[in-house]
Amino acid sequence: MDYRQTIVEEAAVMFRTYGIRAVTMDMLAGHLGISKRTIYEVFRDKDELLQGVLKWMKEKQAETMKKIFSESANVIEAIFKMLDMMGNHLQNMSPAFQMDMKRYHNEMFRNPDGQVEFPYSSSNSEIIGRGIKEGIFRKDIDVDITNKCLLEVAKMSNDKTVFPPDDYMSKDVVRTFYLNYLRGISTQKGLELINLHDKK
Amino acid sequence: MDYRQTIVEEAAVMFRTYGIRAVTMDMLAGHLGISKRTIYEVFRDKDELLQGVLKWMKEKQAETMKKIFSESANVIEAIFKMLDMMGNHLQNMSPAFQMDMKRYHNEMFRNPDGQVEFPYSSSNSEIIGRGIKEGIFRKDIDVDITNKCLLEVAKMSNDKTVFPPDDYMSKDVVRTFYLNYLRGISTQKGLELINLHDKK
DNA sequence: AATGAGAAAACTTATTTAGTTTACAAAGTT
DNA sequence: AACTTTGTAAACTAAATAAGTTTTCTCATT
Repeated sequence: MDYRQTIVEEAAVMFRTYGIRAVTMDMLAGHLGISKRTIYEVFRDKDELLQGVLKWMKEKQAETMKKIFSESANVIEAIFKMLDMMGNHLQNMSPAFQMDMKRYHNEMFRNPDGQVEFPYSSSNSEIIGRGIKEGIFRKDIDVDITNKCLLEVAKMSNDKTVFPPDDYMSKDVVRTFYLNYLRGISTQKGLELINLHDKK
Repeated sequence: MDYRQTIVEEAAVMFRTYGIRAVTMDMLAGHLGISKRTIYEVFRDKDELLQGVLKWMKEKQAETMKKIFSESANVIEAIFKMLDMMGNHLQNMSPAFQMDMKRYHNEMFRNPDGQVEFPYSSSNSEIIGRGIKEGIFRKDIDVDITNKCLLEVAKMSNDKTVFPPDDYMSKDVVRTFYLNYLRGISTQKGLELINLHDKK
């Protein structure tokens, strides 16, 4: 039987709720009702398990994003749904998880293999393209540069929220930051949509 | 200078956000900008610090309770405010904190000295008394027994939320449990008030 | 019967962290 | 100016904790 997926999913939940260091391999095994040995059969060590967990989280997020993106009437709606999701996500993520990521696993994110990526950082160019087509973003913006900028905003938000430097940046700050940047590249129609959604 | 209070308050915040074990004495000292030595000047060991923190939390809670109680138009309003407060409190409390409490400091709560008590468990009899006076709770209930029952409900809620046995009892469940018990001891007027507040 | 997959638990070893000790610096006091 | 106090900084020790390993046992499948 292939335990890999089961292990990853339970580990993901536990890491996110308790933090990484707080979850011992014995604990995880206990929760899964399997032996520790079996975990080590599938993952070389805890770091490899963590990588698996992060990769899976990223994939799941990407899926959700795609779903939101396809189910939304316009880009602005999609973005607000996205921000909501991110907010929930961050709220349910233990600060301990974030701290542990920062303390012990920063290297992973600087990893030259680039196996692990920042969540929420992909598919920005899609969003811009669609926004322009819908007449929500200005036609005269440089898609390439704007893409890079949005990536930076997202990355920075991640740095500050997933790895808070201790002066925690609340999700509201992130939200406002992101929204104001969006306003800057929007047409009149876009601005109206943003205002409409922002009220709720 | 007396650092005691400063230390307790910072420790309280850190314990609640990261969990107890995750917060090392070095970390705490670093956050406070003081030396670890100074902490040990005031507290014999980490356990004593934790006791100080819990005691302080309890006192702060008791104060807030008193304030809510005195500022409310009727008992039902007070209880709803109380439940709200408890909800927020639990939401901002790291599961790691709860886990650590359970794993390492259960003894404290069984402590014969009784220095540390369950939070939220006092002043129930006051509530009942006032409720009867206001015609919200039935006159025919046995104040003593009801008091014991409400204490049990509160204690159980604490057991399950502050020390979740892993099948986590959500604050909604606790809320519903508590409210339904209240309904059982309420007059018609009380029921109406409960329904009124519950809608929001 | 033989193989293999995993449980259970004891074990080793590395790391972490509580708690101590030392050396030192600034500030106030005599 | 010497002395005392109060605290910092950092190195240290010793205990505990948790990662990872090994062994033994069991049960299911071929």
